Amino acid sequence: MTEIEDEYDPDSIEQKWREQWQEMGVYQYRDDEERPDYVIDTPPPYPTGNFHIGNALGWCYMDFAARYHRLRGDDVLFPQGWDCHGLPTEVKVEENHDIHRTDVPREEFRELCIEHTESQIDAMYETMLDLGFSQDWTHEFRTMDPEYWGETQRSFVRMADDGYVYRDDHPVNWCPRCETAIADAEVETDDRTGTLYYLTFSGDSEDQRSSNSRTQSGDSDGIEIATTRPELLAACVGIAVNPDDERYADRIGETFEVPLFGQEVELFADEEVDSTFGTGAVMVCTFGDKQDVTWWAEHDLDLRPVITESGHLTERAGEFEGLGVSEAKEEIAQALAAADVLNDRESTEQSVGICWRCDTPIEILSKDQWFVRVDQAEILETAQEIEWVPEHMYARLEEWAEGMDWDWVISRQRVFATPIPAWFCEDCGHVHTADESALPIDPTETDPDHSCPECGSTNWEGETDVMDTWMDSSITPLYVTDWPESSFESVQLREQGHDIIRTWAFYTILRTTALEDERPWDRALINGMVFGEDGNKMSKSKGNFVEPKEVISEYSADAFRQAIALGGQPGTDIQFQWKEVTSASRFLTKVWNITKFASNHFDADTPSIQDPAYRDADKWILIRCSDVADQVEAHMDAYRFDAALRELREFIWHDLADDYLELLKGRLYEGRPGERDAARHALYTVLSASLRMLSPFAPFLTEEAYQTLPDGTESVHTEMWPSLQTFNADAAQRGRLIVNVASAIRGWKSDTGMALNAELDRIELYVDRDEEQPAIDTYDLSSAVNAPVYIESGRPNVELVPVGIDPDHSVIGPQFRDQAGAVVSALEAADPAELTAQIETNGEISVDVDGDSVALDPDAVDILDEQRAASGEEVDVIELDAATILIYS
RNA sequence: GGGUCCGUGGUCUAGUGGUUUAUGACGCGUCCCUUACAAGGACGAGAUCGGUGGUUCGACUCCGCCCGGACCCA
Repeated sequence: MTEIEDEYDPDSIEQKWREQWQEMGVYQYRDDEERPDYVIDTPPPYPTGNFHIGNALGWCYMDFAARYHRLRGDDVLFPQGWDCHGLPTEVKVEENHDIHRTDVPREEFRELCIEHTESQIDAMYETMLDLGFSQDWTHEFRTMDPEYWGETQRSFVRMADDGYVYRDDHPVNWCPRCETAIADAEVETDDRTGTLYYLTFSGDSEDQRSSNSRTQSGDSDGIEIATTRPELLAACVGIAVNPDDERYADRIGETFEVPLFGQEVELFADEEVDSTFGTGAVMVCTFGDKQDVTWWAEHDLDLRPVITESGHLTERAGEFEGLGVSEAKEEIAQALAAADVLNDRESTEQSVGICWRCDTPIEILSKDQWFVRVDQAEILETAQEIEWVPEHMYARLEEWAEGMDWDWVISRQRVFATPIPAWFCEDCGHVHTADESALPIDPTETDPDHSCPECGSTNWEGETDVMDTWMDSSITPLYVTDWPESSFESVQLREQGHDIIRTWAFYTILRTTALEDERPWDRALINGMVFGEDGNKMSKSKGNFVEPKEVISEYSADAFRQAIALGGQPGTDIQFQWKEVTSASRFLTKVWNITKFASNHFDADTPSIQDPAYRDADKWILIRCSDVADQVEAHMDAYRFDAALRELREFIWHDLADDYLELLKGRLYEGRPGERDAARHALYTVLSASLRMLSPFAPFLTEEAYQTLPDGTESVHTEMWPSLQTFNADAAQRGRLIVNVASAIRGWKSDTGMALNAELDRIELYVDRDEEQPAIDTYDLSSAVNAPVYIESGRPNVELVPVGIDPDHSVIGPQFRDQAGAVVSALEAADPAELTAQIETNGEISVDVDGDSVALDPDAVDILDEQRAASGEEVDVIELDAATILIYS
């Protein structure tokens, strides 16, 4: 129990606890056999040095879940990793040191990358602590550390042994700028306007059919094709048309000569050809796009690669050798025009595959690469075992998986990544993958400790290709659970954005299925994106960019976290709103003031008060708090953080502060010791419970507040979820009545311009209650409204004039079905006074509907009364559901 | 072109197993310094729940179509 500050100062308090929690180790995973595990497969972010608001959304969700599960008594492992490998770091290092990666030895270059990565991690780590995230930093991992990439290699070796990993010469997506293969998932499409060139391939003279050949652009025997990529003419190996295209029906099998380059190509039919595009005849190259690869394989065409790894034309392009793709496009077009075979050019909308890292248009090259076999059925079967939150996110994964037509190419021609643990025998060509016992190993530095099993040679050449970084990050659930020492069981939660379902989620499911035949996680919680206040993607140029740090320094991390939680339900995109931060900040102040008020009335013995003589108001707030705990628990279990926090705010602000505290003041300030004690104990119980329930959302404020309570433990974050004593329902109803009456009188005073503590002569409460039940407790009420309160039974001494009715559709609708409308009309047309009289004399209502007399139960209608004071009385009347209040002032 | 999600007061958001005075926040207006809090309290104005058909006794909620937006894919 500490002295409480007058004002809540988030800057100093958040800083203080940030450090203290680390020293106390409150977030450490205990590896306790007695408690259920709650393990989070935390995303290892790429160390960009900037932990942005989009990251923060996902981490807030994880932190809410982690903190909630600690309160529930789970042994929570919330680790943090870093996905270090990758091209951007290589590029940054090259820039910073003004070198090219080939200027220095591989090992030295790797060291520079590691050094750079570490500084980036530090910056992001600081923001994570600022935001109050509760990772267990003793479980931090970095994919660039040998103990991690050694496991990546182990997974590779095991998958190679099981036939999942193989090496093949197969067309792959290739980024000519990064000069590496990339996977389908790393290719994005960009819609742009390109040029469509119409050009004529001349016919082969031997195949001339002079009489019936149609005229195509002045060349009687040629064929006109349309292409956006004339630079690939040298790679042309065929021409395709749709089999139903009558223009070409009789020409299938004819051969043509490719202009400028002279190779002969044959016209074939394939249903995939869109006959409405261009001339309906399309040239097939090795390779212009994925469709070309399909045709090339299906129609057994030649391979004429013409693009180099750096995106230049090869010697096959003759005089155009060495030109870059875009230069070649223009120069070849000019040459075609000069040769009089370029008939036309027009602009066209096209979708271009681009590298997701650098936006460079990709090429498709055929190279020896390492692949991971993609078994769609197996992956989807596993994915279906996972609970997707929200559910529809599964559809994204399914659609992606079903659309995959190539295996996953995992080799990259880069440096800063996990080495592929393989060697080639220089004498016989045997490919050897490492033994597990040798891992981690860099094959460019170390050879196998044995000779070639095929030929006995010791001339090994280490593989210089490295792995796709998704090979690293797709084993995170395995790594954080100490695979392979511990047998793998699915972890409890994966949290990630929907933008990386096709990558991180997909690959992780693939890998744990392949390696352990197990789903990686029980549940996948998918977050949306964060937009700026104007509803657009945040971008510095649009001026709608907000950084977590900015919000923290202007308000607080606790306010930021709440704004994120309330931005929308998990899975939807969140629009960042400063006003949510403002209102969250006010709520923090409110909670602080409640705590400040309460702690003035607590002493060291408050928590241990025995058998407190609770009054109805106490029982009401305790029951209410217990209900709230149940509801918040249900929301948290369903990962509805928005609903959980809303529920808590309503309760703390309105029930606890506005209603309960106001009712309590009389007893706290002027009550006798026993009366005071009950009030203090109930208040203590409810406040303590509230702070604990709120702690996942506002960890700093709740910690500071919790420390001011008597009997506090080391931290609110090591406490348990509240479990409160309950009382019978009637006590709750009596309490609620008091609350409602007090609130109504407060409103009435305000309406009549009175001070809220104005004294009143007398309050009479007419309550319809069973004589057997305990009487209404007016003690707190009386002091709260500052008037003597009398409970009366029977009819108040006022005239009740029926003025209207309120038909209950939920009763009338199902009962009368298609007559319901007529019944309601009849009721509304009737005189309310007459209906009241019927109820009093007959116990039922009878109305005339289409000439028939219809009987209704009194439940079907509410009679609305208006009170009119008996003449001469100075009285105001307030009608509540459960009571009528007469105010004498 | 395919898939998914979404369209609720000025703004953002909740909601319904079908019948509600449709939630809350911010903003706006009026009143109030009442011994935790004016960074507060009381109250009020402001929404025909994107449009249109249908199913139904009844649709903001279910179904169809249309319009608009977002994301993923081709």
